[in-house]
Amino acid sequence: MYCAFVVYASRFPVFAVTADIVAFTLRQGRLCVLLVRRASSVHTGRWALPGGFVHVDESLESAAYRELAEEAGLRRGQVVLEQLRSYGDVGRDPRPERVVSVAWLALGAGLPDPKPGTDADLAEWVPVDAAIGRELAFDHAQILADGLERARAKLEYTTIATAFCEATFTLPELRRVYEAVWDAAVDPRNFQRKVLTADGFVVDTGEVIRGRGKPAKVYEAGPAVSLHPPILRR
DNA sequence: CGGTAACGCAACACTACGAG
DNA sequence: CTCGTAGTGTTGCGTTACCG
Repeated sequence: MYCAFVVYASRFPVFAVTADIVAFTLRQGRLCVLLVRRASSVHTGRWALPGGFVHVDESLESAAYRELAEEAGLRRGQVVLEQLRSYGDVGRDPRPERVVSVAWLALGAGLPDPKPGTDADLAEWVPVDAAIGRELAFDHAQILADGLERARAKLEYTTIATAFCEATFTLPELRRVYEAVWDAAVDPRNFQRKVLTADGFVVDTGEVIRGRGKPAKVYEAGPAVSLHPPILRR
C-alpha cells in the first residue's frame, strides 16, 4: 500500500503528478471521448478527462489504467494505451501545490458504457465535437485537442485504426474509422487500394460478410505496426 | 429495382529527374 | 533554365455482384 504521509525533507519543491487520459472509441460511427463529471476537490461538477494522482508506489502507466478502471470501469485489454505528453504549466491546477500531469491516449473498439466510480459521479462517452464545446476543467481542453491531433496523425502512419475495429472487419468498416477520426470523407476506391498495398496492414481471412450489397471481404489486423506507405489526410 | 461493395479502366494533376 | 518522360496519386465512370 502507498503511504499518504511520507516524512521526507527535500531540498527541492515537491510536485504532485497526475495521470489524465484521453480515451477515444467509436459509437454509432462517431468518435467519442470519455468524460467524467468531477465529484471531488477542485472544479467540482465540471466535466473533465478521467484521471487522478499517481500513487508513490505505482508506475505512471499503472496509474492511467487504474484511473480508467476506477472512474469508468474500463479494464486493461479493452484499450491500447500510449503516452501523449506531459503538462506542467504553472497555475494549470488551482490547488496550492504544483501539479504536473502525464497525459495518455487510450483507444478501444466499441467500449461499453462507463461505470462511474470514486472520483466521478458521472462518466459518459461524448462525441468529440460536443466535448470540445463543454467547458472542461483544468487545461483538459488543450489535452483533448492534443490527443485528437495525435490520434488523427497516428492513423496516417500506423495501423492503430484497427484498434477501433473488432477482431475482424470489412474495408468499409475500417474506412468509417478513418472518416470518423478525421471528420472527413475518404474515397472508397483510393482507400481500398492504399490499405491493400500497405504491407501487413490487413490480412484477408477468406471469409465474406453478407450485408445489403455485394458480400464484403472480411479482414483481420496484419502484423505491421507502421504503415508503408502512409495513408495521408488530404 | 434500389442500395452497397468490389473492381477495371482511363483521364488528369503533381512531382522528380535527366537530357539538351 | 526548359522540356519531355516516368512515376505516383486523384478522380470519375462504368460494370459486376449481391441482398432485401
